[in-house]
Amino acid sequence: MNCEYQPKEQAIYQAVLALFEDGADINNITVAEITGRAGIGKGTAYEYFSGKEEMIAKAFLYNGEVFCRQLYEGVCREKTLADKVNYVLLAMEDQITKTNCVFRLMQMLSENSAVSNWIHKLLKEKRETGIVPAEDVIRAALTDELNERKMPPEEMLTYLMMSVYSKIFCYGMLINDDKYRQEERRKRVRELVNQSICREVTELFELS
Amino acid sequence: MNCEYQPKEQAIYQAVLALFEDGADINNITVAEITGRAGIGKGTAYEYFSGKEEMIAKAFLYNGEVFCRQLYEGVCREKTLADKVNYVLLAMEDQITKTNCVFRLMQMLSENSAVSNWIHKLLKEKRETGIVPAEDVIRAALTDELNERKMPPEEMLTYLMMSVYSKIFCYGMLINDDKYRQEERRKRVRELVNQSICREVTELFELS
Amino acid sequence: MNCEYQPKEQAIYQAVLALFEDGADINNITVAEITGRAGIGKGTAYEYFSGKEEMIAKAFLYNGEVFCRQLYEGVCREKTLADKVNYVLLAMEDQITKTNCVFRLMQMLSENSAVSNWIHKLLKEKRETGIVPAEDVIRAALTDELNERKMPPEEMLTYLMMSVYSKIFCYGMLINDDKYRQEERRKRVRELVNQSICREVTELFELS
Amino acid sequence: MNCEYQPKEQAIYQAVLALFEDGADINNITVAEITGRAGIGKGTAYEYFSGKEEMIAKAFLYNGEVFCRQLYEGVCREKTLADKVNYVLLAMEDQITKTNCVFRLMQMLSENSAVSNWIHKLLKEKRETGIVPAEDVIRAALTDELNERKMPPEEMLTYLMMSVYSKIFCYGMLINDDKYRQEERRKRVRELVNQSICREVTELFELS
DNA sequence: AATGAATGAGGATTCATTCAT
DNA sequence: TATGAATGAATCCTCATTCAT
Repeated sequence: MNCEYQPKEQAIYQAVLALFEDGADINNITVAEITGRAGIGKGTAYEYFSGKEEMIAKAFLYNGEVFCRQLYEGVCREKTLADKVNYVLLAMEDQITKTNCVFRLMQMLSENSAVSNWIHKLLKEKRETGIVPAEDVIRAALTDELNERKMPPEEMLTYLMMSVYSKIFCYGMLINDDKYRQEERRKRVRELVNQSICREVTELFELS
Repeated sequence: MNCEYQPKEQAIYQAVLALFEDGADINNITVAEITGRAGIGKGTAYEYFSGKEEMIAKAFLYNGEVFCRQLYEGVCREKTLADKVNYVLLAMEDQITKTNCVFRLMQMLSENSAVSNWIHKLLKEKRETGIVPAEDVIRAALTDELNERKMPPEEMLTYLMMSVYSKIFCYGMLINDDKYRQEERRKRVRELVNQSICREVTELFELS
Repeated sequence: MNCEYQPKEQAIYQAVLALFEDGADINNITVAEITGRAGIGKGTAYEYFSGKEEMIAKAFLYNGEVFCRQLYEGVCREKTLADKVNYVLLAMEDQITKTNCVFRLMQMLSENSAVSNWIHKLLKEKRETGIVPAEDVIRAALTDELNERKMPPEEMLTYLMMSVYSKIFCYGMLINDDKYRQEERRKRVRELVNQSICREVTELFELS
Repeated sequence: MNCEYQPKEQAIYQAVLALFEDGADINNITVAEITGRAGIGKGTAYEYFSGKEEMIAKAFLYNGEVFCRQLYEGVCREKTLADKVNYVLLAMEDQITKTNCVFRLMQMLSENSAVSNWIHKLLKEKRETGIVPAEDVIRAALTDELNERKMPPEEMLTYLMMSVYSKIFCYGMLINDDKYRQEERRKRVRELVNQSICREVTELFELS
């Protein structure tokens, strides 16, 4: 599923992500910075990518994939919905406080830049290939509910996903807020968000 | 509160926003495009702003202010919490389908670019001056609840705001989805989001 | 007819031609060299031209026009066909020993490069505007013959022009040959070429 | 005289010529294109040539040699001067309409580029080795005249060659002209050029 | 001998900013 | 005050050449 990344390709990804983590502005990263950080020649990058935008887009998607795979495994390991959600929230917290790349990727989905055009294009291709990690995670989180087969109508599911996504997003914003720097408060919020998500999910499936 | 915008200054704002509405990538807008659209000379822009970043940042904040004032007035006009929330959601929908500028502004708050640095700097200044339009709207929406004076703890209020914000944000994303192009479906979702917000608000204030 | 060249535009033309005269390889001239020689900023060149190729193409066409105008005036001044032809040959000799730009322009007409594409495009435009300096010269040289109205068929005229052109071209190549460095020999060849051209012309018009 | 071309070396030559025939701009051909077309590795080319320029220069000289040998044989086969000249013109026509390489080679002789420097260098070497194919052809065409031993002065011969060359060149330009696309007209011009050349040759030798 | 991955020098082009008018 | 011509720093990308395999 993953080992098909060539070394230099992966070096580029890691360089882009490292630069981002160091606070670089994605829209002003230079190819020289990327290749310098990756420890390869500038020309080499162009053996693997058609341009700077592709490098950045793929780097963030790469990160997204790795993250989703981690989430997927974690979610599968946990038993209850609450534990699954908790695992996701904790992983998100980790991501956000450390790199924030996933957050930025989600943001780019609604931007209109060369990089985000690449992201959309690549996602479309992936979707056609059948690989959609983010949705896999959600499906894995809802196995129990989905197995009972009282399926709610499709647009309700879309709404649910958006809603859950927004709660996680909200959680992400909160832990970025100064008021929630302490683990104590974070925990309380995490529980609130968790309950809120679980309730929404169960209600939806009970109703239908 | 507002009329202190000079004509050329405002022309710049409108030009930036118009370019954005036309699908321009904010990070690649050029000063030439802005001033050309504003119908003024390139040098003139530098009489009012210290650089491109400031123009863009202020343009989006200007738009945010105008939008918030509109929201504020609408929210004050409505009677019940549900109607107030509904007004906000409808205004958001309008914004998003037409210009999306407010959405982009919110995004920029969590970016790390020259423009967003300006935004943070300007917001900080405004906060110090005591003008925080977005919070005014929320306060106006919650007049009844807040008047009852059973104030919940401060970090809960932060949580509430984030939660409400994320729901509105979620609603914004949803109506960008093709599946929700029809007014019929939109209405259903709007009601769902509305209920969800109202319930969260009332619960919080009842509990406390 | 001519004064419509802007100063910086003309500076570029002269810089390109000067570089060529200094022995630069047209296909490897850099924009930095051109603008450096022209004494203007690199960016300024792009205010007047869309790219390097356009600069070079227009520079050579500019030179061609200036040269043709000179030829035209000289040819009009002279009385007999032989004197007219002699004037052209002397002017060519001057051009070739000094700058060789006209020669290079003719060569580029049968190349297939970005510059020559520009030249063809520009020539086509000029032809549509009715300005064809080179043909004006030939027409001026043949006034007497053409006035007698015993017009030969059109493709014969084309042939004549090509033939005359090739003789002049041939003369141009000859005087590039070391053997013809001395004015003595040059004169002899010039007379030969002149006779050859005059004979061809008169024969064609007598025959028809 | 010739069979000493190694397979890979010849593959390079043919690749360069093929690219040129396909309309490539010689000054922008890349080594990758050449070796790709030749079906060999990029590094391999550098086992046989010191650089790109040498590849191109030698490719065109190779083509020139092949063409001259063909001309030489044809000219030797024909009996009269007119037939010899006609053979040359027909061969030229073939070359020009098909590949135009010979034309380009002649052009490069008066250019000032890295490739043409190589050509000059190589031609000088060949001349020292005594191999001058183009002049062999002319000598073969003029066997009868030269045998009569009424040799004109040397610079007259130079002039004659240039003149003949210019006529052939003129013919080449003509058949590139749209007006001369039809074989009918081409034939007429070919005859004209042929007569013109023969007359010039015989006159020169008679005079002397 | 043959290869092609890796390189980085080099060059075209863009565009924010200045400043003389 | 308003301008926009002029600038050149900054950056992407290409491609000839090398060299380890």
